[in-house]
Amino acid sequence: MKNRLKILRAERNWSQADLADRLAVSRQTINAIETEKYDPSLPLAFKIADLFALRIEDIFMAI
Amino acid sequence: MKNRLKILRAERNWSQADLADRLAVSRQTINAIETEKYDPSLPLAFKIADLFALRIEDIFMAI
DNA sequence: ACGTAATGACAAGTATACTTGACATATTGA
DNA sequence: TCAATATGTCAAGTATACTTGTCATTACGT
Repeated sequence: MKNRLKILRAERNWSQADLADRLAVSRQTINAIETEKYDPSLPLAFKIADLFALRIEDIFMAI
Repeated sequence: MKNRLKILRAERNWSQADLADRLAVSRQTINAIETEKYDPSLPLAFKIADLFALRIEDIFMAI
């Protein structure tokens, strides 16, 4: 599962820690998702989509 | 996290086992998601959305 | 009424998604 | 150049998402 987190973050000049704070998760969680160690849970994917005002499918893609 | 799985399944006259087969997960997993014991993983949510040709947000909703 | 299919649920095990804490390296800015 | 910030990663613990197996209850068809 690929994702555009790093790009979306860069567009806003947010650090991984900034994003983590806004999502109320740890910085390591953001790093792990960006570096594709694992996928977020569905609830976290919803929070991410909500924060960026995008659809889940516009941020995460199978493959 | 609520979901419309039961309705989508009923529209197609599929049993929980039918749906489980199509998604390659166990029947208990479908039952647990429908009865809100837990949410699917993001990859499984994508498979579900794909199977029903809907967006994740049209099947699962926060709250 | 009977047998079968469907659903709900529990237990115990494994895999994955998270946590905090720590540390090394890379990047940035004054 | 130096210090601060950002990123990547590891370890160990907890929570959640899955598995198989099993059983009780409900609904359905004849």
